[in-house]
Amino acid sequence: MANLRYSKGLLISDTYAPNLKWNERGKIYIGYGKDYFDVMRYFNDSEIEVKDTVLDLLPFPQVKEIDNLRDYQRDAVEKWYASKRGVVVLPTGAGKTLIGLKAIEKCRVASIVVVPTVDLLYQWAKSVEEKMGVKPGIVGNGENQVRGITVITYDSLYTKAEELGNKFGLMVFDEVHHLPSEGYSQAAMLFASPYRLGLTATPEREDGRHRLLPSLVGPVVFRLTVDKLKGKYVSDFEVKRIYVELKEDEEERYAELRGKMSLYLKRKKLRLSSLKEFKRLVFLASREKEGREALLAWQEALRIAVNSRSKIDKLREILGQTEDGDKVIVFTRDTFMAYDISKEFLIPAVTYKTPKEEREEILRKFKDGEYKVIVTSSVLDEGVDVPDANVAVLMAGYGTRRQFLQRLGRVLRKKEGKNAVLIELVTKNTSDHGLSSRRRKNVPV
DNA sequence: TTGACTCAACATCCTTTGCTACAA
DNA sequence: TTGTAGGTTTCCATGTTGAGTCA
Repeated sequence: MANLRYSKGLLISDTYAPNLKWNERGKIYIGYGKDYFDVMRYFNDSEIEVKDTVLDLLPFPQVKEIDNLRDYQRDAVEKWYASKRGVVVLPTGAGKTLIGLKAIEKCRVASIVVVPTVDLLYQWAKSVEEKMGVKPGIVGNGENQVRGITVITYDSLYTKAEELGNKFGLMVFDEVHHLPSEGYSQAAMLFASPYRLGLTATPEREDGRHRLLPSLVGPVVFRLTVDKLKGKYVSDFEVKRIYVELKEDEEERYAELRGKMSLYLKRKKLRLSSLKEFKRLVFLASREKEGREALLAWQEALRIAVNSRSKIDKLREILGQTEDGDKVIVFTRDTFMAYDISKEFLIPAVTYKTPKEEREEILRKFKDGEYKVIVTSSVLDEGVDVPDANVAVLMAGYGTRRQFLQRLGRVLRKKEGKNAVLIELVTKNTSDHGLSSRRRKNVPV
């Protein structure tokens, strides 16, 4: 007979199982909470009788049944339910929340929903209340009520892991691509919850840590791309790319800065052919003056490329051609550009510096149609409830697929009559071109 | 309760077209 | 001649957020 128990994020066993390590001092086997599922499966498969006191679940409340799922949502839930572990990948606006709620309802076990922002904390809480008819617990943003269904932020998950780690049978990770980062993944490892569901539009990460997802949550069990939903469930859309050229003075400065950087790289025999080599440059920048200057030159050159004044001219043209009823969101890469555009065109800007109340007011007026155009840096990319728009103008951005798809998602909510359009402005013969092709790589649009 | 502030954590950061020494 | 490896780190800057602290 094996004895398996839980203490402060760890599994403790007197009998061997894979994933558990022998601890000489305590004369016991120890593992992470997350391995509970595999350890139990091993004991069951090996027909080892086990006294299991790991989970101490909170009672699950009486909930309303969730119906009105779209066919692909039902399909996603079924695929996940077969193993009760795994990641569902769906584009922004395709209704991931409903899939999470349906999973909770089907499992009928105490559940914890993990979200990256306070905005999402309350959005989820509202959905649970409306669709399931129960008030969920909320942990985060200064609140701390734990219930049979609880919504929590990733940051609070970390501090509460030892206390709550064996209270929930199911964990739902919203925007699960955040989970593999160093701190958050530690928190997830301390939880013993055997059932796990991850929701995201883009699981892949620039740092490659998405490789941890199968062990933290499970494999991708369902994936649907935007083009499959186009027209029926999300707006019909088109992506336009408009190329511009640097102004003469910008071109001169750009060449000067790139030259300065190249010279240094040549001297150091660096080629910047990979992220690793780029990190090497960052390292050198912390050690020697020339390195720092080279990196600063690279940064300034990039800023010139992505923020060329030609793009402002083009934006003027685009805004001049919009029709009645169009709603436009202009996306930039940095706050300078957002504020420059705001001043130039007299349109409201939303950045991380915008106070919460002011941000809410701008978004409300945009929703009501009082504002037709707003400009934003990257605050509205994720985790914020942004009113629908039908035109997105990408002045500049990162070279990541994720940001591109998130921004596209901002114009995809189905609206009658209006087709959506995403216009990307790209500066020719500069690193902006490279960023643009990188972010569109493997994007089915 | 709120507001202002600080701090820590997370994310991005690259693609060339070009080197150079050495082993097979 | 042709092909391939070559040296490998806690962080230049900026953007963004949640939590904690203190008045």
